[in-house]
Amino acid sequence: MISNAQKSISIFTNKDYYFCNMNIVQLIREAVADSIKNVYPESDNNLDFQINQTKPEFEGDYTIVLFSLVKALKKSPEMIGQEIGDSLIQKNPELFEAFNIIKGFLNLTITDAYWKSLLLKNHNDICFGKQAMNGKKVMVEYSSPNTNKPLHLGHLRNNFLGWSVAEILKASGYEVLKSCIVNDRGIHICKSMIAWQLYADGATPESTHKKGDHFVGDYYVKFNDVYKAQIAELVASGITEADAEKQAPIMQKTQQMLQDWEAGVPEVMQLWQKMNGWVYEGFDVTYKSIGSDFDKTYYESNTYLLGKDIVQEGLDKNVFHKKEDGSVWIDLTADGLDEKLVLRKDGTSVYITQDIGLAKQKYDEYKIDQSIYVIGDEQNYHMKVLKLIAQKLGLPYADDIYHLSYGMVELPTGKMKSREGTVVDADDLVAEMKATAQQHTETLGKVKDFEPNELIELYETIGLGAMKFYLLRVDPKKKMIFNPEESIDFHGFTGPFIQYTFARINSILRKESSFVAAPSNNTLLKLEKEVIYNLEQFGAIIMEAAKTLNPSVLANYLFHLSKSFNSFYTEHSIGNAESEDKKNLRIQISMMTANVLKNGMQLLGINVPNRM
RNA sequence: GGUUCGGUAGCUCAGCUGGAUAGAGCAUCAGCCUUCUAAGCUGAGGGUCAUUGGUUCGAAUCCAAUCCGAAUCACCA
Repeated sequence: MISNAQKSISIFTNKDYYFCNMNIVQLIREAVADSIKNVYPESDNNLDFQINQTKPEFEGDYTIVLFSLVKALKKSPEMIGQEIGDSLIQKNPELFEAFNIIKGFLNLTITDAYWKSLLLKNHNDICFGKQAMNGKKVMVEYSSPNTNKPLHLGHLRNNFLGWSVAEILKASGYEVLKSCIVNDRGIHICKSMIAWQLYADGATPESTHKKGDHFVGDYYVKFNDVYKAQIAELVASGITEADAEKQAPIMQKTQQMLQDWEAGVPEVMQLWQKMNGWVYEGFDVTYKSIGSDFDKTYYESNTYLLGKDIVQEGLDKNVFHKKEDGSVWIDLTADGLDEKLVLRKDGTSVYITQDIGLAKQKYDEYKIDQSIYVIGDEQNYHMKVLKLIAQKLGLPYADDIYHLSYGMVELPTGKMKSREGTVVDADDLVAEMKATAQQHTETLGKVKDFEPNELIELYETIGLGAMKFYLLRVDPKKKMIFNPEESIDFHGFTGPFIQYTFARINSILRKESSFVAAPSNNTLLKLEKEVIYNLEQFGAIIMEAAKTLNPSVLANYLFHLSKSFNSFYTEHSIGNAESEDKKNLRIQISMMTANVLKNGMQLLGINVPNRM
C-alpha cells in the first residue's frame, strides 16, 4: 500500500525528470494532478485546472487557477491553494521551492536547480525543442504560380508561409514533402502567347535583356490593353459590352489558340513550350533568391485530364448526377452550398475535378497521411467543396485534406491592382530590401573588414530576413497590410532585430572558444532566470506553431526571447562577470539563446549572420 | 441576398481552449555609448477591446442581435 508514494518518488527523483522530454507545464500539470489525488482522494481523477504564466507583478513562475476546483472540492480557493501548495513542495522539492496564494491564484516558484540543470543539459544541444520522428508523412503544397506573369508580393507570403510550415512540421516530427502545382495551361496562358505572336516581332528575353517571367508578363499586360481597346471600340459601334467581350478579335484568336493547344497543334505547342521555358528560367532565379524549393512539381498540363474516372465512380455511387446536355453535377445544397459542375457537357473536366484527381494522385504516389494546401482565402469556398466532394465519394484521403488559408496582402492605399500598376513585384522587392540592408550596414560601419562576397551575403541575409519576418509575423489567416516604409525599418519587432541579437551573442562567444560548461552554485538573478524561463518554452512553441500551422507564433516568441536576452545583456556583463561561476552560467545562457534563435529563425526560413 | 472571415492605442499587430491592473513594435516625449556590437537598453504619455443585450464568482475572449469592412457564391483557373 505504499505504491502511490513509491511511484511518485520513482517518477520525480530517480528518473531525473529534468532531462526527459516533457516541458515544464506538463511537469507541473502532472505534479498538481498527483497532489490533488493525494490530498483529496475522494475527488474525481480528471479535474480540470488551468496553468498560466505568472504575471510579472506577482511572485512566482507559473500559476494554477483554482476557481475551477472550488466547486468540485467544495472548499475555499485559499484552502485548496494552501493544501495543494504544501503537497507540491513536500513531494517535489526539486521542482517547487515556494508558493503564494492571491485571491484564487496559486503562484508557484520553480527551483533554481531546475532551471540550472535544464540549462546545463541543453545549452549546447542543437536539437533542443525538436521532436523525434512520429512516422507520419505530410505533403505541403504551396507557391502554385501561373506561367503568364512574374511573382508578386502575394506569392511571397504564400512561399514563405508554405516553406516555414513545412520546416515547422519537420521539427515536430513529421516527414514532409514540399510540392508545387504549376498552372501552365489555359486561357490566361494563351493570352500572353497571342500577344507575343502579334506584337513581339520575334523579341526574346535575351534580345531585350529581360528576365523571362517579366518578359512574358509584359505580353500578358499587352493583351489586356489591346483587349480593352477593342471592347471599347465595339461598344462605341453599338454592341453590348457582354457581346463585345466575346467578339473582340484578340479574344477570339485566343480562344482558337486554346483549342489548338488542346488539339496539340505543333506550332502552338512549340510556342507554348518556348514561352513557358522563359518563365521557368525567371522563376528559377526568383525561387533561388527567396530560398523556396520543392520535392515534387506538378504541372497542370499533365494533371488537367485527371479526375474523369472519379466522375464515373461518382455517377455509379449516385453522388453525382448527369443532366440532359451531358454535363455532370453534384448537389451540395443540403450542406448549405450550391449545385456544382464536375464535368462539362463536352466531357472535359473542370478545376474542381482536376483537383480531386490530383489529390488522389498525391495520395497514391506518396501514401501521405495529410495533405496541406497553402492557398489564399479567396478559395475557401472551392477548397470546402473539394473536401466535401471527396468525403461524399468516400475517398480514403478526404478527411486529410487541409486548406491552410491565408489572407491577402494589401497596401496602405488598398488592394494591389495590376491595372493601376500597384502590384509589388517580388524581384523588385527582394532587390530593394537588399539595398536597404546595404545602406543601413554602411551607415553603421561595423563590418568594414568584410570581403565583397561576404558583404553581398550579409545584405542578402538581412534584407531577406527583414522581408520574411515581416510577412510571417502576422497570423496567416488574417489579411495584412504591407507598408513599404515599415517593412524597411530594421528596429523593433523585425527580423534584423533578432539577427542582431544573435550576432552580438556570437561576438562574445568567439572570445570563449575554450569554454567548458560547469554547474552553477549561485542563485539566479531575475534577468538570468527570465531568459532561461523563455528558452524552456521553445519546444512547446514549436508544437503550438505546428498544431496551428502558424509561423507567427514562432516569430512572436523569438522576438520576445531576443528582448529578454537584450535586457539581460545590457544589465549583466558576460565576459567580465563578477565571478567565474557567473561567467560560466551566463555563457551557457548565451549559447543556448544563440542556438534557439538560430534554429527558430531557420524554421521561418531566415538565416542569422555571425556578424552584422 | 446566402455562406465564411474580420473590427483591440494615431498606425501595424499580439492576446481569443473565459481568470489578476488588456500587451508589443512603429510614431511622440525624456534618459543611457572611455566597459562584451546603441540594428540595443530604461522610462513616460496614449484604450468605451465596433455597438447593445445575455451567460457567471469573473467576458477583449463564449452566445444573440445590430453596424462597418473583406472574400466568395462561373460549363475561368
